[in-house]
Amino acid sequence: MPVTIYDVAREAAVSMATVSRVVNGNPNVKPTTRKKVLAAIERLGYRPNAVARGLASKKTTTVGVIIPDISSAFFAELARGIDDIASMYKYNIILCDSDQKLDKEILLINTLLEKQVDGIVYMGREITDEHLQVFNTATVPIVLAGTKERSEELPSVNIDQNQAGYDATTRLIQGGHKKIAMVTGPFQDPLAGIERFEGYRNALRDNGIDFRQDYVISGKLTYAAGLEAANLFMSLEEPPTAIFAASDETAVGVIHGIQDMGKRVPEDIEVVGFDNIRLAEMVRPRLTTVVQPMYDIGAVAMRLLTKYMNNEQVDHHIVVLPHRIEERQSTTQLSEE
Amino acid sequence: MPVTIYDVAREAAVSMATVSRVVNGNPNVKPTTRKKVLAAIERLGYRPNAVARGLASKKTTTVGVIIPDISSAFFAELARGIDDIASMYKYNIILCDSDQKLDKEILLINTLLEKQVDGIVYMGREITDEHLQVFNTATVPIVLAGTKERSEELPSVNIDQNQAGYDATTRLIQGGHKKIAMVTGPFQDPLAGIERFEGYRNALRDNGIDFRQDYVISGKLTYAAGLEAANLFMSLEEPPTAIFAASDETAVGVIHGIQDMGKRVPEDIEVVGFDNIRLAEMVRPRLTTVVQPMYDIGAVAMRLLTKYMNNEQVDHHIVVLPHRIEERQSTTQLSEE
DNA sequence: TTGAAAGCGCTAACAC
DNA sequence: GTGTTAGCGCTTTCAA
Repeated sequence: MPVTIYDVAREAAVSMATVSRVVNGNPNVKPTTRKKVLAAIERLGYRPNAVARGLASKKTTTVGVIIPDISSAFFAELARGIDDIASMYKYNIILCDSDQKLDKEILLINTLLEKQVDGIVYMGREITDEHLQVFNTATVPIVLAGTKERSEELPSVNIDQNQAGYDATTRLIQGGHKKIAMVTGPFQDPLAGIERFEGYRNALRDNGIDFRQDYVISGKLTYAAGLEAANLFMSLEEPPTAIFAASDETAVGVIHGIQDMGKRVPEDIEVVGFDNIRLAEMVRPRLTTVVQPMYDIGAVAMRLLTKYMNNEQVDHHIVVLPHRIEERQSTTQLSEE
Repeated sequence: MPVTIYDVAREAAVSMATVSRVVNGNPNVKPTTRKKVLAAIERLGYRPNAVARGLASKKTTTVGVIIPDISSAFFAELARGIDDIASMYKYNIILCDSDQKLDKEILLINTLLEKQVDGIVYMGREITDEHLQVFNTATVPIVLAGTKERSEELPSVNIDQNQAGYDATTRLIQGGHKKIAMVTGPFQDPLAGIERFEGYRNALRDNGIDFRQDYVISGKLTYAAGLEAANLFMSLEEPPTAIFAASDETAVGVIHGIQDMGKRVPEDIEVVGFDNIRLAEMVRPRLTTVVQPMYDIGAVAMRLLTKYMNNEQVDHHIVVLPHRIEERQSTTQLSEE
């Protein structure tokens, strides 16, 4: 039923090979022939079959993307960066939500590999041995974006989470605070759960501030968790005067929790968030936060993948992008500068 | 290099056809044979090539999804619904950001068709004749999600945008307001720009309230636009006492704009938003808004598409999902009930 | 500059 | 139950 390359060949009175050359922009075609073929394509409404092409050429110009949750502001922004660069390099993306479930992740990787994607961008919590095992069966490159991998064998793009946690905490210490609490991710989460938390603890230690267990709450980094954390902290005998939340959504929850109790941010309590999703500007006071270049993490990861797919030289397979702190109104301005 | 079905056949001492049967769960295989084949597959680490299968079977178990912007909370939620149902039916998704650009949309549709997707879910502003033309060249089903199409020929899933705008406005009128302003989308946008606005105007008319041009601002529905709109409205000689914003993000901007001027929501001015993205609960006061079942729109669209792909009977190709108003604190409670 | 022909890895009759 | 075989629509040598 549909028009094939053979139909075009017949219509243009040339061979399939010539049609193929024209379609693929091969310069070794006489202009008149090219014109003839193009006309036939137009006349017949020919649309090349990419599946057949993929089988013959062993390239699909499609990459797989595994993402924990596309409806999260953070990952959606990463995805946007990935997609933009992919589109720039003429790749399409097979997007797979993994829900952070290990078995679903493994299944998805296998499915993507079966579909003969030319490469994979993986986003997730952590790379386990099981992941590594499946990745090893792949003959195509894989790049991690915003994902922890201890062995540092796989190419990856990230920020220095530990340092970022350290910096956020230090910022609060510079503001004169000694009673600094933190809302961190689940301790199973190597990035938002552990690394940022360790940065926090190191900053306290380096500034001679005792670590207090009751100043730390670990759990899902939701808005509700921030609300609740604020309540808990404020009901302490000696409530903190500053709170560092490991996600913006949680930080906004913290701010609202504080405000709901009649306290003020930053006058009574200062708050610092993490990520710099757009929400950070949609709260009063606007949120001071650690800027993670989300779009860039995605974009750079995809760019890196294109290099691998084209067998280009790659200098550093581990890319650490810079982070910084965006000063807004949930902290008071530092006086000394 | 990679293991093919032929290698497995040889290893298991059966024919390719038998291997194919085992892989595809065809029951016409003796259990002992099946075991033998499975063992060979395991031993060789065979992974079926979905591209070859697609070429032979003319099915790719992949659907294309065109989306204006995956980093928008609204569309990300739709995408999530689409992906969940797709995954449930064992389909993968090729996700394409269109940026609402007509030529990119057309290009993407063609690319998806070349890649032999089994169907397409399209999200966008409006279906033009040019869209229709390309869609007509497709031999696979296409379903629109949250997208306006006048002819009502194409299957689609949406809410009644006009009625929703009407309801939101009516809610404000019931609150005793006569001076009701609206921030609406660009007038080129048939959904957020025109339909909701017409609902607003009809509600005013039906309640004997004169329409005032200076109570309407049309433009991009961003947070900043809301901020700005609030400023404009408040600087009017006779400022409105209620504002209906055609998106939650804009509504939150309106709220903050009002608060920044020292006025209070809802005491001085009431605000109603649209969509019910998660942001609506992350603002003080929490936002009263028109609930669009975003996830469901995506999920139902995908479900509908599976029916078409399986040649199942479809009763209504135009699905209109219910909307409702979620009462929160940016409006005062209605007294009469 | 062009054409012929051999696959790419699999499915789906059809025959046994 | 199982095997044989002819494609699916294209790319890619290799010759001409």
